[in-house]
Amino acid sequence: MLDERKRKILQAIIDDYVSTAEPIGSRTIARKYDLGISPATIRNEMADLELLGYLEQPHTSAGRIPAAKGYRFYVDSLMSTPAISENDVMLITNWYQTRARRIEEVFQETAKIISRMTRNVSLVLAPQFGPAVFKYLQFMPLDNSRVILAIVTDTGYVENKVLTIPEGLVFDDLHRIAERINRRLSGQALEHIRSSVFHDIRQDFQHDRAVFDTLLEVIRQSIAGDKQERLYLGGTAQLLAQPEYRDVKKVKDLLSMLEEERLLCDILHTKESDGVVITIGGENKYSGIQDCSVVQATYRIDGQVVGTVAVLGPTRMEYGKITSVLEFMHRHLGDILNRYRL
Amino acid sequence: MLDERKRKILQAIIDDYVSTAEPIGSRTIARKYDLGISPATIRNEMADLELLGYLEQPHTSAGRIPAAKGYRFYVDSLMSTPAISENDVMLITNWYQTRARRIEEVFQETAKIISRMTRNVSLVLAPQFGPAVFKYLQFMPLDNSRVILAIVTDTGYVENKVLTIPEGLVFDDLHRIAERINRRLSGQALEHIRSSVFHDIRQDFQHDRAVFDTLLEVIRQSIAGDKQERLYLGGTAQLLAQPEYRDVKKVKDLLSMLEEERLLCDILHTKESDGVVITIGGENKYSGIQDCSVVQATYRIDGQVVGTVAVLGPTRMEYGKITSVLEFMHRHLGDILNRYRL
DNA sequence: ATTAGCACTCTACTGACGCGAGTGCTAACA
DNA sequence: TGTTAGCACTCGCGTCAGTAGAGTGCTAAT
Repeated sequence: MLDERKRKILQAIIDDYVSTAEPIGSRTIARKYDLGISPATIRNEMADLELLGYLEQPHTSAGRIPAAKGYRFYVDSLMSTPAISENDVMLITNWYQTRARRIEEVFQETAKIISRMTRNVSLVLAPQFGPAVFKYLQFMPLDNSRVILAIVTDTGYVENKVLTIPEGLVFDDLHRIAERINRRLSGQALEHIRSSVFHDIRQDFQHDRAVFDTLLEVIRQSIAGDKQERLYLGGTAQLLAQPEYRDVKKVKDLLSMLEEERLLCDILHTKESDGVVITIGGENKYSGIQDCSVVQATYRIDGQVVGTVAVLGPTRMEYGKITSVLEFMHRHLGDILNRYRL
Repeated sequence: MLDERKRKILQAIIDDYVSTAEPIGSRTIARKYDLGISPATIRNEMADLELLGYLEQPHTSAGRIPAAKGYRFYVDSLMSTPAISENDVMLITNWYQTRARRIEEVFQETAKIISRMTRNVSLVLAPQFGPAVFKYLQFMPLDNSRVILAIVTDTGYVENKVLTIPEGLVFDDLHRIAERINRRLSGQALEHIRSSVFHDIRQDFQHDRAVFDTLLEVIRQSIAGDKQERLYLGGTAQLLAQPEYRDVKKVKDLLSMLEEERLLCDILHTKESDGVVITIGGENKYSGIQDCSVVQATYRIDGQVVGTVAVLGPTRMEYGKITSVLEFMHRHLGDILNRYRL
């Protein structure tokens, strides 16, 4: 464990480096931070800290910068995460009110807000409807040849699709078919509706097999479609402001990665837990972001964990501030979403 | 008007510059392109072309690069736009089939495909439902306290929202209310449904005013929401591969702009026309993209123009290829979307 | 244990220099 | 008169050496 003085020095280095992105030397610390010790002493301590793995040196005659282990210690033991200010809360509330009308806009706006407040790329994983329960499907007339198929789950989510009425059937036939399917499937969890169930029902449809099969395909697709959650990205341009991305190649690599929705979802999923989780540099499993850190938190609707909010950026980031912001979102996003009646 | 030889030289310069991004000199042209004239002659011609504004010189001892006027002449008179190859069509069809399940995914995939084929940023403006006609609204039961309100238009688009059943009403009451509203509004164009109409209907609801007002607000929002079209972006990372964006500051500016959905919509809207439209460099009104070109085309569903596909990139772009791709999308995107039954 | 002093190291910046690519001009040529 | 060869000139770019500055580690004094 580090003694008080080493902690103070480490904290000073990290705080300074986070804001300036420059390696920091003993003299600077002595000058800026009033620790009551001379640069020489600080040098000795810094040498120790480097030996212990908390700091590293870009080259011999440069100052020190925090190593991954240093950041880790910082977030675990040194960092303070004050709740965000009244003022910020007001701002946020205001943004939501003026910008977000539809549910997707709430997610999009959330991503924007987070990226704006943290000056980093933000990721918002919108609810996946995995645990949803099938309630019923219903046909709604559209015109002579077409109907709308709506699938309703207990969460109030409606998937809809326009279908052409098959040859030889009228609207009422579809209505009856729907009733039969509903009787069988109502109350089933979407994820449990599998081929076997369909197979059973299919027996009931000696004639109209073709219709049934079309329907079935649509339903299956709808279910599959819902499971695939949506990812909202915010503030990719913020990346460019960071000095670690002065090199265009790095930017390109990261940006390409950010376009891989699947991958990002995976990354966020591997670390689900209740509070704010911070993954620093090499702690990330995916090699493309080993010089990045991820701060993430889940949020709930009605007690159910439904999604994740996260911030992605270089390891040099304001962990305290970011944690505060995500802590807030973790607590309130559910309520905000509820107001939009998901 | 330019004589044959000048045209050939201009074409050679543009073709070469587009692929190499390097200023091109007289020697190189003489070597690479078999025009049967010596570098000295080419030099003279190039000097003329520069005087006429078709070319410019980054500095005295560099080769020439095309000026905006040069590109303009190129796209108007020199460029060939062969239809895209059988092979590409196959690839595209395949991509759609494997990747796109829901309608939004079709747009997203379209953006990706365009950016992949053109190696530039793509923009896809999804249908706005301005000209849609209100068909009916319908309540669907969800649980004891909540219902789903679905609003159906003649295009088969369904907007849905979960509502809490107001105190003192039961599902059947809502049903009756819906019927009354439908009788009045059915067949009206969404954009014509204005406060005045609502006002009329409101007379019918001596009691239940509160319910009616809530409903009304939801409907109004739904209508407003639909009008605001969605923009899909593809291949922002492609930008970074272009040598003109070797400078991070430029990337940042452009990327920030790409996050302004509104702005992009406006830019695309100002140049709507039936075929492929090309806007080069300074021809763009918005100052942020004056060193960029935009190639855009509208697409139709059932003969109605419903959206725009576009490519945005540095003025140095493969206008021919890009035009071919957008020409294809302009023709077929409507059909593809139709297959998904929008 | 702390600190002042000092030699040492390494980077970033600067200016000089030469190379190469390309031009414009002139004069010769068909 | 249009085309071409030759040539002097210009300019950007990469290389190289030299310098300034920041920071370190070590040693000796406090």
